[in-house]
Amino acid sequence: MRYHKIPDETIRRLPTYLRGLLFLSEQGRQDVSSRNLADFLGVNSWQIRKDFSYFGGFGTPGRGYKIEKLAKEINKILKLDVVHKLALIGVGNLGSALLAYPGFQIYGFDIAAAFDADPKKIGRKVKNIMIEDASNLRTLKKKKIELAIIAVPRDAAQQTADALVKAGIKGILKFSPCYIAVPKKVKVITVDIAMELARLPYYMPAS
Amino acid sequence: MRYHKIPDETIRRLPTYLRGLLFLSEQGRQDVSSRNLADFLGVNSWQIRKDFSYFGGFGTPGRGYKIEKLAKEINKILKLDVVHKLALIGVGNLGSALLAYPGFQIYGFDIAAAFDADPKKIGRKVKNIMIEDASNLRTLKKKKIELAIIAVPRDAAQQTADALVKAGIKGILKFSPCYIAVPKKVKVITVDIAMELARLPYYMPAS
DNA sequence: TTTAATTTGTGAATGTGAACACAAGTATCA
DNA sequence: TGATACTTGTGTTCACATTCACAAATTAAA
Repeated sequence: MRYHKIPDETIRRLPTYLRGLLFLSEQGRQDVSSRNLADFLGVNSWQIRKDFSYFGGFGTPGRGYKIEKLAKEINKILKLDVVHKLALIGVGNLGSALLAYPGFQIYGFDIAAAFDADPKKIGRKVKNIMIEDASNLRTLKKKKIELAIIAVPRDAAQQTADALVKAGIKGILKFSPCYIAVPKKVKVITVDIAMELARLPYYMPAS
Repeated sequence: MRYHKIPDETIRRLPTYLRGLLFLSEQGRQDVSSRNLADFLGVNSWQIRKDFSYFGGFGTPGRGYKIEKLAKEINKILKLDVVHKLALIGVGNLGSALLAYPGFQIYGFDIAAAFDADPKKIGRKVKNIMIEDASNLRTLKKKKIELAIIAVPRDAAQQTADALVKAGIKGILKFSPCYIAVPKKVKVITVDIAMELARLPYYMPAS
């Protein structure tokens, strides 16, 4: 399978595997089998093995996987083997929560800049980061920041994205519930919280 | 196609369509074609028509769809035609942001109770909601709350889920980055923010 | 009424990913 | 060394989802 296109779904799962590996590593474990990891993460073991097989396989039959080595390999695949600086646009309720969110660290992300359009917020410091004027996004280029989180109201999302693209941003994590048009080379991942919630009632048994 | 199982992916897209319809309706529009809606949402028109066809189709050839009627139908499919009361467990940074999040309203969700384990938070009022002791989740049954949002730290997620299941909860939106075991009848949807971010670098062009 | 322009709904083809089963590699122990 | 147990990697099969293409329905205009 070495000469195959990597399925997007495989890429989507790799961060989960990484999280599991880091946890097991913290527990002091050195090795893990696909079965162990699968049970811990609530997935199937063959799915894990299949996913790894797209990259040639990282384990040893009869022994399993070396946790540290495997984590390093996945990090490399996902390009997480360097620290990525992030810009946060929109320091409202959600944005503030993201600034304080500890979960980004394990993947090597570092929110290095924050922006807002509200003059009352500009200049204030949150978590050691000075909130800058959202009309100054062009400074991101100088700061070598290539990833951004959009947490602005729906109506400001497109113009924010436009400014980010101009500033050379290459990837966007967007929480605003709307479509934004960007050049194809810029990857946008959307997290629409309310939308996720909205499909929950469908699966409820008719009481 | 009337006798077919509905694809999960179709269900996943319906809330998006709903959001688009509500927006267009606010603009004063009465009708919309699949093409119009698709362009607005950044999807394909045939995808929209195919999705609707699983339910028999809601439009008129040559005319398109009546926005209000279509929205009502989708609401019914997703069981969003009644107000759903929600419980929020974990009023930290993220939980507080969710309490203030305006996006839940358009789908008819109402956070009606909030819980936390921190004694300093219990008793405080946030957004007109009194924060209760997280060890009192059993009261949810009396309050007829069937959906819950878990926004607690990773290590508390499983025990929180266990308590929620005991309290008769039927669906869970979980932000904690971990696997939780629940009975099959309980639907769990996970939003793992850091994980979404973690697959962004992979798609960045090698600079 | 006829013609042209829209737009839906859907069968069929294509593409993609999940699930399976097992050969082959490795370790363990007698 | 031989037998047993374990675990990986992957070819194959199956299930599901996307995409296409077009007939049928409707509208608008000539």
